[in-house]
Formats: sequence, C-alpha cells, structure tokens
Amino acid sequence: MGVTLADVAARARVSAATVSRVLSGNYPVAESTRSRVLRAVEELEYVVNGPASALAAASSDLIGILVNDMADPFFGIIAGAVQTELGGAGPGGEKLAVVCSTGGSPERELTYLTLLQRQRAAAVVLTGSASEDSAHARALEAKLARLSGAGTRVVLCGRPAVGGPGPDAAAPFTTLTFDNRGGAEQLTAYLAGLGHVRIGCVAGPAGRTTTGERLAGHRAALAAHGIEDDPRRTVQGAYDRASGYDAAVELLRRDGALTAIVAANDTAALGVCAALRDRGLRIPQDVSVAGFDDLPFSVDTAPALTTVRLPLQEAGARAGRLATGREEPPPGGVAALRAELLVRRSTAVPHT
Amino acid sequence: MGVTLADVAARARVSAATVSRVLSGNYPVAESTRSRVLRAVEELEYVVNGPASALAAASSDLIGILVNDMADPFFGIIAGAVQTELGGAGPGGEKLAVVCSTGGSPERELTYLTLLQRQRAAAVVLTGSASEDSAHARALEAKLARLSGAGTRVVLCGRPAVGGPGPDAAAPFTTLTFDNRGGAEQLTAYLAGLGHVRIGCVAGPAGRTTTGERLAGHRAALAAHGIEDDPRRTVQGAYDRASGYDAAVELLRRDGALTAIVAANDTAALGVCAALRDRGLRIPQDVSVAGFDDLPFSVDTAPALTTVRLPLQEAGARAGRLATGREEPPPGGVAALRAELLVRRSTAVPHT
DNA sequence: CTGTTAGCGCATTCAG
DNA sequence: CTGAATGCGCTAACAG
Repeated sequence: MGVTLADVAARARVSAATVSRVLSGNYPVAESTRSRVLRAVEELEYVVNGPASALAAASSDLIGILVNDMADPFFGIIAGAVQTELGGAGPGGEKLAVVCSTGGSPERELTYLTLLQRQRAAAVVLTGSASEDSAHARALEAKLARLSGAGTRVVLCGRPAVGGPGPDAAAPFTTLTFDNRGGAEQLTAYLAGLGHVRIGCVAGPAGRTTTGERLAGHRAALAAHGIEDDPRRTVQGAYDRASGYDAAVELLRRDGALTAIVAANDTAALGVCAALRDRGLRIPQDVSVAGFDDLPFSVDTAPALTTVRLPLQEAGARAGRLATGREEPPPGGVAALRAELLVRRSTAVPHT
Repeated sequence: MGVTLADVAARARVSAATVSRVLSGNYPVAESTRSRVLRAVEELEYVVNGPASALAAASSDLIGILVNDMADPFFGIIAGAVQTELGGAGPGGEKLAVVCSTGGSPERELTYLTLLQRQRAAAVVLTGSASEDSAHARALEAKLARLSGAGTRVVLCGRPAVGGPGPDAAAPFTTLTFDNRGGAEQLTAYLAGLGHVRIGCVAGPAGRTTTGERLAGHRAALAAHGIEDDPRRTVQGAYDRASGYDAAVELLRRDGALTAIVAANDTAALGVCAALRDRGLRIPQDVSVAGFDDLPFSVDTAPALTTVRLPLQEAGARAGRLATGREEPPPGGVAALRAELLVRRSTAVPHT
C-alpha cells in the first residue's frame, strides 16, 4: 500500500534502523547519511505509520481531552487552550488532541477513558465538573489509576482533586481547581452588601461538584449576612439558556418580589435576562442579574453582565503543559486557580 | 506490561484468533465460547491495544476534524455535532474525534492532515472557510487525494468543493457547502429594501473563501438596488469582537452618516454594537446592525441581532454520518445547505 | 465454528 | 556511527 520505512531505507541505501533513528532524532547519525535519508523521505513522500510506531514504542502521541460539551464556549476555550499548548511541544514532536464530549454522563466518561486507554494515549485531561455519585467516583478513580499505571499522564482541570490517599499526602493526579465556592461567595456577598435580601438562585445541574461548590459559596455568603436560606429561592437547572429562562419564571412565580437572581453560569443568565424582559422587568432597576464564568459574550449583553471570571484560558494552557510534561506538577499535586468578581451593569442596589 | 489478547485466550482456553473474533463481533462464534471469552476479558480487565489492531487491520477508528478555532462557537457547534454522530456509530464501534485547530493557517492545516495520515485516520472532516491562495489549494488537494487514496474518507463541511475534475463530473470529495453568498445577498437586499443606502460592511479576513462569498452576495444586492459599491464602505477584519469594534470605528470615521453596518459574523457584530454604543449611537434608530451565522448568543443581545442563520448543527451531524459512511454522499458529491435571513430588532428603517 | 500461521511497520536491542 | 535481528499485539487468510 503505502511507502514504508524499508522503501526509504532502500532508496537512501541505508538500513531501516538508520532511517528510524534519523526520523526520531534521538540518536547520533552522520550528517551525510542523515541528509540522504531526509531526501529520500521527501522524494517518496514518506509518512510514518503512527500505529506501527506506537506499537513498537508502546506509546502514542495522542492526548485525550474530556469535556461535557464541545459547543459550550466554557469547554471550547479550555480545550482550545490545551490544544494550543500541544502544538509547540518541544521534544516528542506534535501531539494530537482527541476531544471527547461526555454530555455530562459518567458512563460516557468511563467509556471514553477506555477508548483512550486502548489508544495508549500519552495523557488525558478531564475538564469541568465531576459527578458526585460515589460509585462513579470510585470507578473513575480506579480507571484513572489504571491509566496512570500504564504511563498515561492524568490531569484534572477545573474539577476537584479525586480521592487522595490521605489528608496530607500528595494527590494521586495532578489537579487544577477553580475556586467556584469562593467566587460564588464573593458574588452573593456583593449583592447582599448592596442591600439585596430576596435573592433567587438558579443552580446548576444536580449531582455535579461545580453545582455543589457554587451553591455552598452562595449559602455561606447568605449566612454571613444573616439572610435566611429559603429553599424556595433556589431552583436547579442546566447550563443553558432555556434552563435559565424556565428557572427565572419559576423563581418569580414563587416570589414576585425578588430583587436579584444569581445564575449557574453566564449562559443561563442570558435566559434569566430574557425571562425578566419578557415580563417587563428592567435590569438592574427592578431585578439585578449575575452570571458566572465570564464567557466572551457576557460583556456584550445589555446591560453588561456582572459575573465571576474564571481563568479558563490559563487553566487550559497549564493543563496542556502538564499533560505534555513541559511543566512540573504543583507541590502537593493540586493548584487552585483564583476566581475574580467582575462588577458590570446588570447589578445595582435594590429598588425600594 | 498490560494484559494481552494471548492472556485472555489462555484464560478462556481458546485461541487468540477466537478472542479477536468475539471482540470484533464480525464473525460467527459459538455462544458458549463467546461468553467464556467475555468473562475472561472482564476478569482480566483486558483493553484492546489500539495501535496493534490498527497496524494489523491497516485502519484506525480515529476521525480528524479540522477547525479554525475550537473556542469559537461556530466551530464548536459543528465539531460537537460531528462528534455526537460518531458515538452511536453502528458497525465498527466507537470512533474517536481528533479535533485540530488550524488557526486559519494553511500550513497548519497541511501539517495536521499529515499527522492524521500518519495515524491512518478513518476520515477527516475539514470545516469552515478555505484559503484562496492557489498554491495552498493545490497542495491541499494533493494531500486530500493522497489521504483518499489510502482509504481515508474526506468530507468538506462549510467550505466550497475543491478542484473538481471538470464541469459536470462528480466532485472528488464529498462536500457540504453553506450558501454564504445567497445569505449575504438576502441580508443586504433586506436592508436596501428598508431604504438604507449608506451601508457599511465589516468583511471577514482576507484571502478566505467565506469572506469572498459573503462579500460577493453583499455586492450583488447593492448592485441590484442601484447602490454604488463604494470601497471605502468596506473594511476587512477578523471574526472576533475586537475586529468588529475597530472596523466600526474606522467605518464611522470614513463616513459618519452611515445608517447600517453588516458584520462578517455575529461575534464581529457584537463589537460593532459596542463601538456604536460607545459613540452614543442607538441601534437601530441611528444605525442598523446585522450579523451572520446566528450563533446562540445573538438572540440575547440588546437589541436582538438580525442575522443569517446557517444550519451549523445539521451540517456537522451530516458530516459525521458521511465520515462514518452511515450516509450516502449526495449526487454529484456536493450538497448546498440553505441560509435563512432572521430579522430581529437590530435593524430598522433608516432615520431621516 | 475454531486453531494455526503469517505478517502489519516500526523501534530496539545487540554486534560490528 | 551503522546494520541485522527480534518482537510489540493483533488481524486475516487458510486449514481443519
């Protein structure tokens, strides 16, 4: 079928081993033969057979990236940043990013991990929130341990560290966490400081760590300001516009006197804003609205959205370097990335 | 190192070939031995060695997706749709999507294609606009021909068909095109029909097919309405917010009496809107603004953006089925996907 | 239906 | 510095 190493070797009048050495570049070869080989490669348009070399070398140059939803900018930005770091990799040449959308399903997560294990991926990066189901957490940890044992680098990006061996031992997998809790706390504290008391909350999907963390931050701020945490002021949704819309409608139905709503993320906040507008409520005069993540569009809504910025790009880039071994894991294996409150025009003091 | 086929065979007291047959499922095997093998696989936690099987079978289950920018929702939506179709693939099991961001660079496009060729990818899907440079076009076509010759399916999604053999012969590669020209024409015709004459245009990046097509549609509509195509009313930019902002500023500097601006895409339109607002101009009372693509956020800007909807999701899904051979190529190899004008609130009759 | 026999194309030993 | 030999783990004929 295709041109093989042997063909190149024949044309360059050397052995296949020499061609292999020239191509991998990790072994001394005389300059004269080297250029001869390279010329033969050019002339024959030889392209290495990836599977064959992966088989012989027992390692591939594939890097798996697991995301919830590729079409969601949150993940697009992270995955894009990871991938950008793979290209310029120094030794070992170009890595290829295999992006897998799990749709938030723990089963699919495991399935993809197996697929990547099958490919002998050089590394896997798991992004975004994890399932809180402990059975799945255990299965996931076991799978990751197996991958890790087989030489695959494992990086968790934007999700909590997974089952450490003990309180002060290093985490088993390199982890980059977002300060979801702290960010949510800052945000709600800011609203409370403005004088808001009747604050509605559109929480993220149930059973996910990110949802739990953001909710915990929200509640902590409420408590710190002596505001009762009325469960009717919180409704669960997904990270999309429609969920935000529906949730806002429901929240308003339960308490028409709400003066602020914090959404699970910016996308959901868009839906909240739309619901408010449809009911003739002005933002922020009648109701303040805040998002989370600081996705690119959030500065362009009208009014511009108050939100919590997460360093998505930075996290992805760092995960990429970690995955290629170009950066040392942080001490303890876990690094926390800061969240920053961004006050814009969608929040204001409550009307009286 | 890892558990191999032979280990499973030994445990199940059958030959390696039988295990292989059970696992691929494309060959009759007695139910009793079959279950015995499956149990051994379970007990040993055996995972196929992808590279080895790809080498032996001379084909892999990797599918390459080339995009300009993974973080751009335009591509995220397409890539996500492609990938969704890969999961549920019937025969041949799960395919893995390898997503590659070219950043719009023709060189990187070629590089990634080589990387995918090296992996013996089952298919490659090239999305979005192509370079208009003829040298690159030739190089690309040659590369695609080589891939195709080696058994890799090639699908072009959202870009024009590449170098056909002749006027009425079938296109060499399956192609799904967007009607950029028709969409742009509808849009500008709509504005002209409203009475706009001084229409500014923020064009996309130079040297790309999509830019050329949309510009051609715009000009055709201008001509049809007897409006002079003043080159000073067009400025080139990129598909991002900052470009839209800068372009709008420049457009206004050249002609402060503009009554409408059509942007290269929705993201750029966001920037145009911001620039207008910063100068105290109201949308659409003072200046009408329109985007292109109908990205998810465009319904949530204020005012909601008039734009041209492209069937991104549908295109990606179809490309995915084409890539897995689950759908027959359209007659002639090329299918054109319709563009639909979406009139919302950001456009109105010009002020007098 | 199942076992046996050969490679797939390359990266490594190990000699020279 | 280079060549010859070996095997990575699996699939695909070919027999039985």
